[in-house]
Amino acid sequence: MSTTESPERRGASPGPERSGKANLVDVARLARVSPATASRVLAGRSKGKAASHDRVLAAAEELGYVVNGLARSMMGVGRRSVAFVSAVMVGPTFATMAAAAEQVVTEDGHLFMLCTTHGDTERERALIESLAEQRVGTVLLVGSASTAEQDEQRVASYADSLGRVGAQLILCGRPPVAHRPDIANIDYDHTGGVRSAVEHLLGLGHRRIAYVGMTAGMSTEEQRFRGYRAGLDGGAIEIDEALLVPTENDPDAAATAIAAFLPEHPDVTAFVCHTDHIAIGAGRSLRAAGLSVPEHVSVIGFDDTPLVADLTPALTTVHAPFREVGDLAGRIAIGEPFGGSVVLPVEFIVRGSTGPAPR
Amino acid sequence: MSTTESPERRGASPGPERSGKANLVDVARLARVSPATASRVLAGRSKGKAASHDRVLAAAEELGYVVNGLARSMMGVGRRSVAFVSAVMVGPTFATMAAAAEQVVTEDGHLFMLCTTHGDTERERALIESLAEQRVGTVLLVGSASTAEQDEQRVASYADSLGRVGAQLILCGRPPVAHRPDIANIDYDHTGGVRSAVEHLLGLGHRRIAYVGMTAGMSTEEQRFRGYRAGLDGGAIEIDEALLVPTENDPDAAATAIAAFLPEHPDVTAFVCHTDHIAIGAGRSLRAAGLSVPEHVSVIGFDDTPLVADLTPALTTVHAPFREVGDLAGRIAIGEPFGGSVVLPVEFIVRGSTGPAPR
DNA sequence: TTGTATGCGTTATCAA
DNA sequence: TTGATAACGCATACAA
Repeated sequence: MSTTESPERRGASPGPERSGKANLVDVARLARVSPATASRVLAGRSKGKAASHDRVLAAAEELGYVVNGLARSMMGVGRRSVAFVSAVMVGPTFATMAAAAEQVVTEDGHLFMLCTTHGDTERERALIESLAEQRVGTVLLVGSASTAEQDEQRVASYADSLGRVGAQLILCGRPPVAHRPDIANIDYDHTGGVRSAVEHLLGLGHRRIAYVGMTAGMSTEEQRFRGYRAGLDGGAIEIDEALLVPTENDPDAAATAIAAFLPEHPDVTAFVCHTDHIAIGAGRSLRAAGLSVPEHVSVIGFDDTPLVADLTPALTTVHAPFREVGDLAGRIAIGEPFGGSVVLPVEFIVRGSTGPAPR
Repeated sequence: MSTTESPERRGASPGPERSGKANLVDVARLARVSPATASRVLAGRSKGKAASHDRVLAAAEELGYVVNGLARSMMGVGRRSVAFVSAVMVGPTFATMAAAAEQVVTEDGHLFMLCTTHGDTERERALIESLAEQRVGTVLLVGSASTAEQDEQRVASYADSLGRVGAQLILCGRPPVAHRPDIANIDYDHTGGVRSAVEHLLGLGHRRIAYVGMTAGMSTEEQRFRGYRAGLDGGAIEIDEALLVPTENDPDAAATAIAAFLPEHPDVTAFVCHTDHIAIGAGRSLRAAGLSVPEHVSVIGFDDTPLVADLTPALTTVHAPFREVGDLAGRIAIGEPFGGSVVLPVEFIVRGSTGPAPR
């Protein structure tokens, strides 16, 4: 008898259940075979011919045996897991990306888990550490990144920690880490998207174009704002600092910011917004101020969030390839070879919230 | 020497990495202490006085040691995990619930994972099985459930499987399983919400009120449709089968269904929709048909999805307590005692899409 | 405080 | 095909 015979010894534990009611040895004993044989049968590594085969299956059924995946994993077999790590869970932007990645990953038989950091660096660090401890297969680190140098080093250290346990790190929707071409990276063209928006407005005769949203600190902010500058440059228009409306990425905050901005700048005819969320807040403020879109002012968002096509007027925006990013990330996670870094194109979508500049 | 000395033996594995580069024994050896001592120091179960303490820490640092959480879990210590299982990931309804649960669970030091079934029963079964194998602590099964009897038995079998590995099952946003009061259950008042909607319309003078969405097959559908019937009953209005507009829960499908329905029923003045998504599709169709909301027809949704307050007109809807459900589920998952079954109230929110019935 | 020995549940190896 | 035995990496009871 290789193990103790009293099941009562198993008490309540603080962590995961130490064991199920029945283990492999119990099953083997009931089936009058060795644990090795039971293992083979249960894992389908047996021809299924012998009578013992059926006895094992019956015993497992009778005992309600559930294989311990933790023990299996310790032997280096079993399913790998992929973790999707982002700042927030709510919101259709990341959800679309996560859904696409999940589709690919689970179809290949792996476990997909979604974790959030709430924008808290320490929480992010602790989470990655936990995932490494749990021997995660791949971590998808998603969304805007702080552009501070120490943050870049922190991400590099994630890659190292994960690498030590044989896991890979894939950066999604954020720029690559400098001097670390080994860290896989999938981003999309934030700058080009906003630049297209500005060019569209210039073509419609707009000259006083405001930018709504943060312009520095996070990678997404800086990349998109760069598109605004590039667009203006292309039109030979000098940037006017007074036309920058900083606001958090939230409709209410944006509405407040625009409401304060409007009285001072009656000559502005267009608002390029950092996100759809901000554009929605802007739209609210504009309407409240008696300005109609797009007759008096034009508004452009970014992301192409599902419902924005149903707003009145429908929002002109930049469609971000969330689905494509998630899909590609999922494929890399399950082993598809990948060059290291890629920037996916975005699509500028003209709807009803933009029109000719009023004279 | 208790373990083999050649690290090279560790090859590539199909499953999770069999081990990190360094294990506890390696650290202990470098620090010239026993594995037991190293374990104590690393787990913070040591006073931290002796010189060996520092040597262990230094050795762990030098080797890039990452504790194997799988092995820890096998000992019955370590963090528990909570899995949120729903049909879909995209969409702000479940995302809100998931975010609330995640908040509570991770704050208590546990791992939170989100998994989706894509509405596929077999996938759901396999997923729950996987989670049981991984010794998950709690499974939150979320969203509408098939009302077929075999499906109810299937859910009961989940509870049994999970129970065998010491995990608990919590049903969220779906009705309890008959004769299984041991399965925790958190639902909200679908029926009452729709009933309020109908009563509101009756009060505004509407008499020909259509119901848009499925009416049977899934629990949410049946519960909400029951509210429609109850509301009509209360107003002493007989139900007219011709006013039922079946459609999938999707704006495009709903728009198509309504477009086909309208010409035949010009006398209908109000549409009660199974979800906001459907209401949005209905709105599109109505507008396309030259009908204005709420002057000609009234529309009511269900869920109170974030953006619907920004539509024109803002959507009258039933606010579902997603946050509260998620929060409560999270608290139960981390050990808060719970009676077994609860139905949370909803809130009927009147906005711009409903008005007096035209004469 | 530290070390020794053992168990956790599984799979792999190798001999029968 | 089957079985005994040895890993896997960690924690802990017990002895020193």
